[in-house]
Order: sequence, then C-alpha cells, then structure tokens
Amino acid sequence: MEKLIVIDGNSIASRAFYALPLLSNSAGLHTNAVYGFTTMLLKLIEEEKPTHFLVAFDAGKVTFRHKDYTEYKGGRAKTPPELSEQFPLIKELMSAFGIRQFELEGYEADDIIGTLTKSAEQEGKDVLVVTGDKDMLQLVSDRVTVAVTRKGISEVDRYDPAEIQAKYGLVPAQIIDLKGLMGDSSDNIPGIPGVGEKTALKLLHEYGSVESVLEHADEMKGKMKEKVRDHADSARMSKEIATIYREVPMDTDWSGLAFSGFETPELAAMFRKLEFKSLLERLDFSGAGGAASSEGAESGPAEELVVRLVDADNITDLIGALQDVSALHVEAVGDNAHTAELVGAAFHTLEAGYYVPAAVLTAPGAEALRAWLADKGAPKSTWDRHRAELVLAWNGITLAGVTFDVMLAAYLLDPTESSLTLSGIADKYGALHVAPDEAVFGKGAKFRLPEPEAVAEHLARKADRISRLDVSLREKLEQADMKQLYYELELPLSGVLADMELRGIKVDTAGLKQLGDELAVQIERTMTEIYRHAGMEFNINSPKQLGEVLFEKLQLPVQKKTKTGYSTDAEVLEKLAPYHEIVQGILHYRQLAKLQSTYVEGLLKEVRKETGKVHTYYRQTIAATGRLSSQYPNLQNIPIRLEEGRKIRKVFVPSEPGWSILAADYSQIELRVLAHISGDENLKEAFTNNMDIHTKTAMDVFGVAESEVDANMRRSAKAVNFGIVYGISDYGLSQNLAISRKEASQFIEQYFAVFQGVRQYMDDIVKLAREQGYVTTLLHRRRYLPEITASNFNLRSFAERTAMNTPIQGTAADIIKLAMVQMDERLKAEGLKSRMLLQVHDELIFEVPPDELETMRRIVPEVMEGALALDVPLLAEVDYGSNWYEAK
DNA sequence: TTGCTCACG
DNA sequence: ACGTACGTGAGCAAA
Repeated sequence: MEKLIVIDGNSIASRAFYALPLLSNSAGLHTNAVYGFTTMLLKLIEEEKPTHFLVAFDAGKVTFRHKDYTEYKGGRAKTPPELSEQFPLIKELMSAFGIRQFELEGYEADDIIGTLTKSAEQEGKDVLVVTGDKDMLQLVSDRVTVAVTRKGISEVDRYDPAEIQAKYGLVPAQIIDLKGLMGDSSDNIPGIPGVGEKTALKLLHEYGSVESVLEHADEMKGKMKEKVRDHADSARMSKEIATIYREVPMDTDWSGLAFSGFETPELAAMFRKLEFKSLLERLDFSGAGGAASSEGAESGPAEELVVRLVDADNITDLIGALQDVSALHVEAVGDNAHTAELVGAAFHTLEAGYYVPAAVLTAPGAEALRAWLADKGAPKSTWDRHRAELVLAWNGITLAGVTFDVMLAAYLLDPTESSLTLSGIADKYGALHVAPDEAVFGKGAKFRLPEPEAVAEHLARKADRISRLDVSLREKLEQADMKQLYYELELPLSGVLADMELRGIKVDTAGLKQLGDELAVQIERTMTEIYRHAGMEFNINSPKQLGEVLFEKLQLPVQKKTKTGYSTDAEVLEKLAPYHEIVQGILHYRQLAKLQSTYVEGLLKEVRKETGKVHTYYRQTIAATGRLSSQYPNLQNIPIRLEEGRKIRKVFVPSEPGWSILAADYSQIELRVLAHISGDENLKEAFTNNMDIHTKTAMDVFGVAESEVDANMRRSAKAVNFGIVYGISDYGLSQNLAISRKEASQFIEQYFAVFQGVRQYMDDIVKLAREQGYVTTLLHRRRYLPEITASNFNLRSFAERTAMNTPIQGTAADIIKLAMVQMDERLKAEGLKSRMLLQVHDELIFEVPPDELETMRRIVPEVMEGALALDVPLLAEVDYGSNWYEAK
C-alpha cells in the first residue's frame, strides 16, 4: 500500500524551534529546530512507514496572497535569525534522509500541499499531511489525513473527516468559513471582529457558510446583526485568504517522491556535524540502509571485514602476521581495570582481524604473541592503553610499544566529550560506525557475553576503527598544536600511571580496623544522644527524616531548601547550632559516619587480601581541566583538614620494613601559574621574593604594613585569592566569607586595583574565549566553552568563570604531570629503588628506602621545581615519615 | 538512577 | 534582575 507523507516544512520547523530550548553544537551552530524536525521525521518513519515522502517549504517574500491583501501575515513577528539560519541545515538534512523537498517562488507550502493532495485524491492514494497549522484541516478527506502538532512537536492530533465532525460539527470544506468568520490573528486575517470560535461555529451550524451567514444577516439580532453587516467584506476576503490554492503549476507525479532507507553515511555525517550523539547511537549506520536495528549488534550487509577466531591450533597464523598488526583492542568486563575480567584481545591487520579469547591469550602456545605485546620495538595503537596495560598485567602479560592511543587523543581534542567511547569517537570523527558496547554486551542486569563469534566480530571491528582513527586523530592533534602535549606528556604519563597503580600502596589493615572500632563506639554514643534530644529514633543518614525531626518536630527555623525538601547540610546545621543541642550532635555524627563508611569500611573493601595493598585507578580522561581523577578507592580525598580524619593517613605505610613515606607538594602552584600567565608584576614580585602570598595580598588589599596584618585580614585575603583562581564573583566571595555582597565587591575592587595585571588577564581571557570558542593551558591543552556566548545569564557566567579558571588549574595539572614523567625517568636513570605511589593534584607521594632518603629529599623538589620554567620560581616542600600522616 | 552530603586539591 | 565560587569520587537514601 502506497502512502505519502507531506510535511509543512516552515510550520514544523518553527514549532520545533519554539518548543525546544536553543541548543547549539560546539561550533556555535543553533540546532534546536533541526533536532526537533529530525525526531519528528524519525517518529513518522517508524510509525507510519511511508513509501513516499515530501517536505514543502514557503518560497519568496511575496506570495500571491499579498497582492490581494497587503496586510497578510503583517502582524507576525519577524523570523528570528536563530531560526532562519537553521533552514539551510534542515534542507541539507532532508537530502541526507533521501527525502525530496519542494518550494516554488510565490507560493506557500500550504498551496503546494493542497495541490499535491488534490491530485493524490484523484488517483485514490493515501496522504498524511503534517503541520502545525489548523488551517490545513480544510484539506482533510477520506484519502487525506492531517496531523497537527499539539503542544511542542512530539504529540500530534490526527484529523480525518469524522474527527472534524466530532470536534467542530463541520465538514472539512467549512474550515475556511470558520476562518472567514473568526479570522486568525497570527496571520493577520481579520474575520469579523468580536466573533471568536464559539460564535463562528454557532453561525456555521445554523447557516453553513460565510455567504449564507451574510445573506441571513437580517434575521440576526442587535449587535450581531450590526457586526455581520458592517464586516461582510472583511469576512468574504478572510475566507478567500484562508482558502488554500490547489492549482499550483507543478509536477504532481509521485514517482519522484519514493522513500526507501535513510540510514546512509550522508545522514551519519550530518548527525555528526550537528552533534546529535543520541541519534547516532540510536540508529544503525553500519549497514547500507535497512531499518533502525534494535539489536544494535552489527547486522545487515556491513563493510568487508575478515574475522579470524584464534585458537590453539591456528595461532601460528596470527603469530606469522604480527609484523602487520597496527592496532589492537583489549576487552575486559568491569569498571575497575585492576579487577576487570579479561575477555580477549583483537588484532587488526589490513588483511584480517584476529580475535584471541582470554583463555588462548594466557595459555601455553601464545608465548610469541605475548612477547610481541611486550616488545617495545613493536609499534601498536590502542583504545585506552592505560586500562589495557593494567588488565593484561593482572593476567601476567606485559604491554609495551604503544605509540598511539586513540582515547587519549580524543580526550585532548575535547576533554569535555560526553561519550568518550570508541563508538562515539568513531562517529564523531567520521570513521565507520561501530556498535556501542552496550548494544553487543547489554548493560546492568542484562549484561551477557554473546557467543565467541559475535565477540570476535565486534572486537575485530573495534580494532579496525582504532587503526582508522589513529590516522585522522594524529593529524587533528597536530592541527591543534598538541603534538608535544600528547607524545611527550600524556602518552608517556599513561605508562607511568599504570606502573604506580600496579605497585599500589600498603595499608595497615589492623590499624584501620582498630580505628573503625573506636569510631563505632563514638558513633553509638553520639546516636544515643541525638535520639535523646529528638525524643525518638530515626535514620540520621536520611536527609528527609532528619529534616522532619529538625524542622517539624523540633520547629527549628528553616534556613534553606533543596528541590526535594529541607536542606540539612553543614552550613545550615552551623546556623542552627545555637537553637538546639541536637545540632552539634548531628554535625559530630556526620563527621564520624563519613569516616567510618567511606574511609574505614570503604577502604577496607578495596584492600587486596593477598598483598594488603590498595591499587587506585587513576583516570586520565575524565577531568575537563586536565587533572587526574582517582577511583577504587579514591586516594585523592583522604581526610587532612580535621585531626580526627587526618588520622586515617596513619594507615598508609611503606610496603617494606624500614622504608619511609615521602611527600612533596607544590606551594601555591595555582597562584604562581596565575602570576606567570597574567604577567602581573606585583604578583610576580611577591613570589620572586618568596613572600607569604596571603599576607602579601592582605597588605595590598587593606593597605597596611606586614606587622599590621591580623589573622582575620589574612583569612579574608586567602579567600580572595581562592576566588581569583576560581573566576571571582562578589556573590561567591560574600558566601565564603559570610559578608555582604557589597563588602565582597569592595574587596575584589581593591584586589584588582593593586593586581592590575590579573584584572587584565581576566578580561582578556574571557574575550579570547568568546572569540575562539576555547581556552588553553601553557602546554596547549584545550577546553571548549560553547556557552560563553549563551544569552542565558547563568550559563554564560559559568562559562566565563571556567574561562578564567581552566588555564590556571589546567596549567598546574600540566606541570605536575610533567614532573611525574620526569620523576619516573630520573628514578630509572639513577637506578633508585624508591617508588612513586600517588599524585594528589599538587603533591606526589613516594616510598623510599632508608639509604635513599637524603637523595630523594634533594631530587624530588628539584624535579618538581624544574618541571617547567615560569617567570616565577616554583616551590616544592618535602617531608617524610613512617606513614603518610607523618609525612606532613 | 538521582539527589544530597561531604571528603580532597 | 538574573543566582555561583573551580575541579573531582563515594556512600547513603529513596525512588
């Protein structure tokens, strides 16, 4: 059965535009109307399964209607540029979908549609018209259904003759009479003033048409009679204008409108350009056409891909081809690379993809393959080399010789990439599609490894994509001037990290358990006290229950609300402390409970029974600024600020008796970086003279001598310095210091008066971000800030603060990463047994044998301070002890 | 899963 | 006038 869908292009585009927030891609192109249009198309294709398709657009500024009625559409607001710039995209999109579009100078889309539906009717074919305009209901017939968008674009009301009868009591042809009487303010059609839908319908039910209503004007009473008589011409003209012209001189032959598959490479490319990531994931672009695949796995006629499943008998084939392997992919199940279960590895050559299951990879017979993996001189590309190295290492296999890692490259090219998956990156950079892992393996409870052939196919395809992306991303890194950052910093660092993590850090589990026991006693005591004050028992961990106790039962004054109820965070509780004794108990309980659950119980769960060590997993591709992050366990947030928590550090001990823990941290690295990149003379001078920066700031901001700076002034100055680094706002500073906004604003003004270079930097960097769309660090690390041009104040302000902060935080990250790579080289070069264990953003932790202590106390600060030459000196302070707590 | 809270730099 | 400090991860409660 043939079925034609005709879309009123202008109408649907503007509906979509106003229904969706003003989305834009990273290039700043607005895409909301395009996106809405696309989702509507996909829905129509799926639900209606049309055999033919057409989108009609208005063309030209003057249509024949204007000749008769110059005011036509006069009241309509001008199309906003954010919408008109999307029309070319929509038209491009239609081509990519393989959908014909049509427009004709001097005619509106309505008329084209009217003409087409008329001919379809005559030929006895079915048409569905999709529009946002109810005027089109006049086209409805037994053959023609009109779908009108309702509230946004996702929902439509479908009208056939019966529906129009039910809703209006009219036949479709009477819709124009309805318009003639009631008019349409959006098109500036007057109708009869004072006649709305209700009156118009009443009149039509009685008289049937505009003409008949006018003829019978004399039968009417009072006001109505007057109105109809006075505006008879207006009504006649309005009806005429509302009537869709169905005789447009055009080809009404359907055969050119045939619609078949749409999942073409062109459409995939279009989606990538528009950054419609979810749609790229949802649709199956791997085959040449066909319907959207719900299976997700590769299906249909895919590209040529020879896949060989390797077993003990044929492994020599792969071994013989190893010199041709350019890329490999190691697959493992589990988020934590240290515990993930190895599935297998795929090896890509131009001739074939080889898949080696874990059992074969680790068994006797694969020695030559493992030797190749460990061969530094055998170059290979990977996706997430860091993870692969860890997974293989835990399976007794060494990985070396990785010369390019696609994931790391994709991260540098856009560190805020929301789907840093091979599938997502392949789509983004125009490599052939590969199904997302969830589509092959399922996720959550539905996770299941399919049969080996399917795994082989998927992993071989991944290895293929890695080798393709290798080529294109190398070039992109060069274009972005990030070659050095990549090859000399990030790529070597990934190996350094893997080494650190594999070594792990020893935990004194007995000491930790004892700490837990002591906490348990205190927690019990504190709970009892809280229940006594509350007069009831409840779950203190539940913000909901706690809120009810504090603000309903005890009637304490509500300070702040969250979107789900009362806020009970520490800031609120501090304010409530004077009102009721229970509050202090709750604060204490929170502190103890955090230590117990996160740092005692949580840490104990991560300790390996066999070695008594924890092996954190540093993530190199998470933070937008270039920092590392740490998981399983997170060793970058071990307590230090409060003494009770700081004791946790006592359980981190050297792995060998007699050794020490040595810690070195950069002093004020971010403010030193700021001094360098802003070039502020005053700030540079402060660091060159190695002054206490907060005291110096206090002296300048408050205009006092060093001897006059009291603790409070220094505290304020410190907060101002933090604020500067974060991208200052008076509100933020006022919150932090609990002062008025006005006072905060004065502080900031004073600061900028004496650090004028800093003010200049802040102004310049925001301007630069607006101009080029991104900011960079000293080592050319990049972060895009598309929202810097947003009209929404919040979004824009956030982007502006980020523009100020990212070069500072990011450059500090660059520097310590450099220090890590250099430190690793230095330890090897000097043949030291000392080991680098941890990085905590501005500090490095080592374990050191006694005979190397003096050397390390000298070398570590030397390397850290010399990692990168700035206009101000870098300073690293070092200390050591028998555990992390003592190394302060 | 999402939201809240809190640990760190 | 708008409502926020920048960057992370983990545990718990409540859907």
